[in-house]
Formats: sequence, C-alpha cells, structure tokens
Amino acid sequence: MIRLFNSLTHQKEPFEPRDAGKAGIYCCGPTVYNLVHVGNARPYVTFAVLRSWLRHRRLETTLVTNITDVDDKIIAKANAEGRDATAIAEEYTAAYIADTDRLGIPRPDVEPRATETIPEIIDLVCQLIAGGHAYAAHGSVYFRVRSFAGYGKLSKQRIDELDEGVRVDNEPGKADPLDFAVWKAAKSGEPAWESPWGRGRPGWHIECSAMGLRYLGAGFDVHGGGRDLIFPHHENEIAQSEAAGLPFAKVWMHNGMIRSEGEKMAKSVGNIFLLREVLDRYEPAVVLMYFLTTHYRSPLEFSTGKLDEAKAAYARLRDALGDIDFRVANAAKAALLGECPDLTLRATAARLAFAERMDDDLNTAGAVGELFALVSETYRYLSEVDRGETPLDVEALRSVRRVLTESLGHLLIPAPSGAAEITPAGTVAGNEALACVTGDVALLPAARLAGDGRWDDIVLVYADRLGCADASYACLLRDHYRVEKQWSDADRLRDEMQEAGFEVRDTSQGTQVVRKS
RNA sequence: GGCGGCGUAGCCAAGUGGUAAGGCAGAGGUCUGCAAAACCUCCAUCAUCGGUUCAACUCCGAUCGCCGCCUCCA
Repeated sequence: MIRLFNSLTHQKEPFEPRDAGKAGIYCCGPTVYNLVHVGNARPYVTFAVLRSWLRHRRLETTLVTNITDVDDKIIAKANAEGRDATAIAEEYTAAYIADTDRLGIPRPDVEPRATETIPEIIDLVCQLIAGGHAYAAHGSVYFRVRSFAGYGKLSKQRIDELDEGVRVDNEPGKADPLDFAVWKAAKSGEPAWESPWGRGRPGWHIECSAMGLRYLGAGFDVHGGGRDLIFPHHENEIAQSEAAGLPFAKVWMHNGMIRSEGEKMAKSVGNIFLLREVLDRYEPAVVLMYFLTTHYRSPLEFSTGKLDEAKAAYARLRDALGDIDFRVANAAKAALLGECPDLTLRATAARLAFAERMDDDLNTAGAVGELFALVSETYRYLSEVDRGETPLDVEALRSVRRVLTESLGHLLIPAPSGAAEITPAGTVAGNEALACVTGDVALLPAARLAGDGRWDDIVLVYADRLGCADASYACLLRDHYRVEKQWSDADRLRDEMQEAGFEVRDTSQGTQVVRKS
C-alpha cells in the first residue's frame, strides 16, 4: 500500500486513486522568464520519480506539468530588455526543455502552456462570476476570497489574520485587499486575448486550475510543487476551482526547498545555481543521486561538496555492479562454484525493503540506503568467496545485479555506465586473445617497438588482429607481465592505462579495469 | 505578529515505543610484488529540560537554535 503525506491533512494517507488502476499527477512547472536553477529541478525530479513508482505499482499514471508562458514577470523582463513578451516566453520555454532533458529522465506526459488554455481559463472565470465568487472591475476580474469558506485550508491561515499583513497595492477595482486577480486587463503591447471583459490575460494561479482540471479532471489525485507555493498559489488554485464547483486535488505534495549557504535558493536572494551549470560538471546520475538521497520533503543544501558525495556514492554502486559482472564473467576461474541461497534471499529481501521505503511517502533516501546495504552484503559475501569459505553463486550474483539495476531504474537513475565499461579479462574475446598471447608471447616486444611504445598502440595492433576490445587486451598484457613478474613493465602499463582513463585493479581472476568517471 | 517545518556521529542522511540503516571522511588491521578496490574492527544514547509509560530518540509540554510561508518564488 502506498502512503503519501498530504499537506492538506498534514499526515500520511493511504493513496486511493479516484479511478481504480489510474493516477493523475499535476506538478507546478516553471514560469518561463529565466533559466531553471537547481531548486526548480527538484519537483521536476521528485514527481517524475513518483510517476515512475506508481507505474511500477501498476497504476496507469499521467503526469501533467504546466508551462506558464504568460505572466507579469515575463512582461516585466520583456519591458526591461525592450523585447516582445512572447519571444521571451518562447526562448525560456525552449531552454527549460533543453536543460531538464539533460537530466535524462522521461518528460511529463503533458506539458500544457497557459497560452493554449485561454478558452478554459475564460470559462472558469465566467463560472466564478456566475456563482458570485468573482467580479469584474476596470477590465480585470477578481476572486472574492471571503466568498469561499474553505479559503486557508491548505496553508492553515485564517482570513482575518491574513488581513493584517496583506500587501497594499493600488488596484482600484479590488473590493477587498485579499482578493486576487483571475483575469487582468492588458496594457498596450502586452500579450492579450479577447474576453467578455475586454482584452486581457490570465492572472497568476488561474492557469494551473484550468490546466489541472482540463487534463486530469475534477477531483484528480495528486497536486505537487515546491513548499513555497502553498501560499498563495496553491491556496488560490483550490479556491478558484472549488468555488466553481469543481473538486480539486485530493492529495497535495510539497517538496522542501533547496538551500544555498543556509538560505533558500532563489533568484531574489541571488544564490542560484543553474541546472545547466551543474550538469556541465556532473553526470545526470550523480545529480539524481544528489536529489534522491534526501527525502523530498526535507530541505536540501546545495554545494559542490554534496554533489561530490553523491558522486562518490554513485561510484560505489558503479564499482559494485562492475565487480559483479567481473565475477560472473570470470566464474570459470573461481575456486569453488555452487549455490549460496543466502545471497539470493538477501537480494529478494532488499527488493522488498526498497519497495517498502518507496511506498512510504516516496522515501527515496531510505530506498537508496537499502541498495547500499545490499551492496555491503554482497561484498562481504564476495570476500568469503575469496577466502574459500563459500562457493561462488553466479545466479545469486545476477539476482543482486537485477535488484540493483531495477531499483535504480525506478529512481530514474541509469545503471552506472562504468559497469558496462568494465572489461573482464575472461570474456569470450578475452579468452581467445589469451590463447593467442600465451602462444605467441614473443610478438609482444616486437609490437611494442613497432609503435611509439604506448600500450594502446600495441593494443591496436593486437585488437585488430584478434578482434578484441583494447582495454581487455591491455589487461591480458598486464596479466602476462605479472605472471612473468616483470614488475616494471606491469607498473608502467598500469600507469599508461590510468592515464588513458582507467582505474586498474588486480584480482585473483586477473586485471580488472574500470573507466574513471 | 500569524501559520508551518527542522534540530540524529566530523560531515551528509534514513528510522522505529523496547536501547539507532546507509553514504562520505578518519584510526587500526587483513589481502596485495607495489597499488587500487574490497573485507574486518573502532567512532552517536538521537538540541536542552520536564512529563506520560514497564520502556522514548520515537508520544505530550516547555526552552533554545535554525529554516520556510504570510510579497515574486519550485
């Protein structure tokens, strides 16, 4: 059973979809007037993972993430730069899609634009006016906050207390300072659409109500976004929708803020780090690890140190997967083959533990922890194998590998590429090469002299001749040196391999290489 | 001032009414031609003070500290 923390009730609740077997998620996307920063990426990742997990749990899931492409801030930016607001919106929409794409996770199922939802927005405003919840004034339309009894139920605010600190603005048509615009009369040069109240554009908030209801229908399952949107944005979304007689989201999920130097990362504070800059320096898997090793509701500090930690953690996973592959590929060299039911059981237990964590309010941090626990247990087992205390169980290792890669898949983290790069000396090609090498050792120095003395030249000669991967060949060559106790040659080759971007490890089954990340 | 959240080892971070996952770093050891990786051992009584309970880090209250929202904000 999946349980989700609902901001509306302030507790974890069993997830009960509106439609059996289906789930609909609406996540607040960006207003496109700037490049997305790390903070913006957190909900993008969080709700993509939620969708992934719900699908794994056999729910046909739809994720809708809006793009608000008409808004005061866009217009302000356009004015400041002397440009057209539409051009600004288009530019940053493209940048948003390009930047988030680099995370390498599937896009939302629907990414509707506010500007493509104008008729629905106008309809909604008409309904609000008809019901007495909104009123037109000077070409704008305002929502009458005090007309909606439930106002404040999400943010736990009471209207009378809000009244105290409300911003004094100079919108002459407002009947109550708490009221907010659902439709704004357009000034000349601003993007505008015909409406019953004259030319204008949507107010902030209304577009999300309209898009959520349009794509997911009334009473949809989950609405997500950053914690900072609870008030007023989400509160207003609820008011607008429900005052119009349309039940809104059942479960509200809010991710915690990303902080930088102890403060919320925000453009206004000036402590932002752009997503694209981070992705220039760290591979997507590391960035995902960074996000997912903290629970989505907790605040998360941003720093290169934290990214480096995520990188180190990911490297352990990568190495573990690589080591498993290496052992499996070199199983023939194992001293003792057999079954280890215990390891198989642990793999299964880890799979279940992972699922339990994920079911519990998307506890990705705990879930990743279970994966690492499995890695530790596997290494412990492998050590026992090396000491001859227990047999090597290839199938059990494959089970572990499957649990690891499938679980990472649920988190949208790609199986570490390093694993695939590890070239075991005992592959089919490698064994053929080994036969050739051992049978024709005399050729090696000649090949070495033929090139400029670097291992990859030799490798090229032999790889071409033997049809095997170069790294694999270098491993064989090094094994040869080591068997012959030609330490200086072996060490030099290792240096060269390291220069070429490989980590080199000696094992009882031969030289193992891991491509450095 | 109102509303909400957080405070777990050097750092990061899960977690349960019955004496604390995991990652990074550190110390010692094993393995290794050297190295790397790995393994083993060591490293917290959960901000403070009270209360409830047979038993609390986990429930309640207070205190201190930090953060978010109340204005644009993921």
